[in-house]
Amino acid sequence: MNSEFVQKWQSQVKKGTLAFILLNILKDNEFYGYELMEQVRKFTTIEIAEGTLYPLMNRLKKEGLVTSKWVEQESGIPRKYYQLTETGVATLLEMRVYWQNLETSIQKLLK
Amino acid sequence: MNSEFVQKWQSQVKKGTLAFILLNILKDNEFYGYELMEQVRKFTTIEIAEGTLYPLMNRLKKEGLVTSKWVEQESGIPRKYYQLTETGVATLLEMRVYWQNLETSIQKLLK
DNA sequence: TCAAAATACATTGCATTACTATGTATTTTG
DNA sequence: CAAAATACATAGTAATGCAATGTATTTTGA
Repeated sequence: MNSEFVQKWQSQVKKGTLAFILLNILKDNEFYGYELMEQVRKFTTIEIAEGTLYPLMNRLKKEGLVTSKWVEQESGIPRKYYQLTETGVATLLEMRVYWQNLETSIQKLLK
Repeated sequence: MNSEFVQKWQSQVKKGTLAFILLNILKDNEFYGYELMEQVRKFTTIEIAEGTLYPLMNRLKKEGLVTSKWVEQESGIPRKYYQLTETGVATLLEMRVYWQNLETSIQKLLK
């Protein structure tokens, strides 16, 4: 079970999927990085590494899909909160259409 | 519509997804390369390039998920037919489980 | 008490894979 | 008879997940 091929495949499936999942998570709430990893683990079967999340969030920021702000804590390390921009919301909607079309196709193939 | 970000994202989504789709297509029938591209275009919204398909099929073959055989034509260029191996079938079943779990998670996020 | 685990951020370099461009050759179509 | 379609293939580039590594603070459990 879970042969090397399947493991590598799962890693490839994450390319693209992770960005889509994160934008969906950020649609209704803002979250900080560590919290985003928890959300992904809570809502999906996906394992997300720190070395994946932080560069990804920086890309999304650079692309103008999210913004971020530092929030000081009364104790502990400051947190960087991310939120969707208007562009991010519009982009997410386009992505959803593509995803749903793809998914419909795949479900047909699974029968 | 279809901004540069979305286009690049769609390309990333294909990583992994394409292998999954092709294995599913080959589950019940054998097909040759060009025919596989037609099947993908017919059943999905995905555009697949020749430079994507042939290296991908070679990988799947190298991994032992498919075998291939040349079939001479009465006229025209010989065709290379691909079929799933037992390993390929077993691997596909593992992939389906992963995909369905992922998809269930994503559908929850879409609400 | 104090070491380990958890929280919280981040970067570097490697491995993998889709895609463009390019190449060869045959057959069909307008 | 030229263009498009059919049919295979490869080299090089771009993009991204991930392990490894680093810093720093707080909580937990033995």
